[in-house]
Amino acid sequence: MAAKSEETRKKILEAALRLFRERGFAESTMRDIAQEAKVATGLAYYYFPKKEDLVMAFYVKVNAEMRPKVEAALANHGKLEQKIRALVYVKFDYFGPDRKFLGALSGYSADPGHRLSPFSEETKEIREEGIAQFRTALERSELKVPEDLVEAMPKILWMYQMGMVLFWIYDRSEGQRRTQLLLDKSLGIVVLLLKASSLPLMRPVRKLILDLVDVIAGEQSAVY
Amino acid sequence: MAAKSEETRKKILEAALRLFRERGFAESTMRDIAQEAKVATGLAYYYFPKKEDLVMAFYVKVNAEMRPKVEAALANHGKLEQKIRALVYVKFDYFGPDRKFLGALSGYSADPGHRLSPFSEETKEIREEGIAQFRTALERSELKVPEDLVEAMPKILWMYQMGMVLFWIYDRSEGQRRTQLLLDKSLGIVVLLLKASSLPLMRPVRKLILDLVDVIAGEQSAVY
DNA sequence: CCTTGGACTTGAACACGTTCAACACAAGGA
DNA sequence: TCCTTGTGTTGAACGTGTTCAAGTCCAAGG
Repeated sequence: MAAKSEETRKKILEAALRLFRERGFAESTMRDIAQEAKVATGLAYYYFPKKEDLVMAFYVKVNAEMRPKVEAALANHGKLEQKIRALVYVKFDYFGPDRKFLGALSGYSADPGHRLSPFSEETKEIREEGIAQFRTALERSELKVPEDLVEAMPKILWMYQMGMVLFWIYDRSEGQRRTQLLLDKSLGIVVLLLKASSLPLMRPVRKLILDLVDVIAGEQSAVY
Repeated sequence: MAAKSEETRKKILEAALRLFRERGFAESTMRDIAQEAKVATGLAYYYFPKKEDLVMAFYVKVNAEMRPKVEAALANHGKLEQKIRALVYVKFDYFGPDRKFLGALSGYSADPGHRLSPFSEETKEIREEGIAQFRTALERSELKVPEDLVEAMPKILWMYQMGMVLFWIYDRSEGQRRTQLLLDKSLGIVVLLLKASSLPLMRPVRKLILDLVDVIAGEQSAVY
């Protein structure tokens, strides 16, 4: 019966996350994890072919658990700035207990070829969902987004969020006060820039930025 | 005699770089490296306590070898834009043959806690040298840098360079054409922004940016 | 010439991610 | 009831980074 199998999988994942939190990623052996879950080492590999897959499962799990709070954040009646801030805070809240162990992983973050990278193929679904959150935030905001930016702007905001999260992960200041500071100082500018971008005068600038985004995103854009 | 020891060290490092280039970093075993250098495995560890240390040695080596070309780039009589471009090209030229194997490493690049990260304590010396290159470029340029930006601006340019290099490492387009494109499109803007920044009107903006740089750099700045 | 101390060198051993051949077991068909 | 099939499960074994106890070598002092 499939239920039994699901049970086992869950048992292993939970054991893994428990150990990751307690000791960190590198410090938790697959043997430890299997033992903690009271199964043989090989079984852990049956369900999670790579140690990394446990992390992927963690991403997916947290992403799902976050969803209601994200909804709430988007229902926020404040201005765009409020919504963005709320979105970022949801991430901080949910990743909070795991900040330390995330730090151990985030080496991968820059490498789009690595499965665990937020830019990888494997994390695409989660990434798209994250981008969609900002699309919604924009739609529900007072901001009138110019046609040519409709697609790029959510991506840009998502990148901004990733930057904040990355900074937060490495922020060793007490209570991550420095991240607070950075968010406070930067968010205003970001929103200001977004607003300014819709001025007719900014059209050439927009074009330029879109070109850059295209090149970076790697799609075969018009520039080719 | 110290010379003999130096000889051995060099032999091992060269074997390592040879294999790294041929097969990649992960694919080159410490045992392979030792064998290629015709020494025992343990000896490789005597000179390079971690496999990563071989990479550090590579950084240092290339950095030293690049120095004359950097001088030449800075002697360039063109405008600031030319100098910056020349500096970036020196890096591309020297890292060119190793682009692939650098890709295998650059997972570490985002993690300032990792020794191989360009932001780590261990790479500080190389980093400072890199920043100094841009300081010189600015000094020798037509640009009049406002007093309050004198310190930050070279850092900002260095970051820009790191961004380009990172992009280049992952750029799978033929001949890294996309990096070309990105450089062409972005460099103009960067220089334009630098110039604009010295307008008196920009003072508040400068203050803001400097605050941000401070927070990011993590020095206990006035904002605390 | 012998001894000694320290730099240099060796290869076996260890831990950990990962693989795999073998076994257990439940469910369905004969 | 026994066999078959496929999903679960086991633990030993392999490769790789790394450590380490045990040498080897050589220059300097006796």
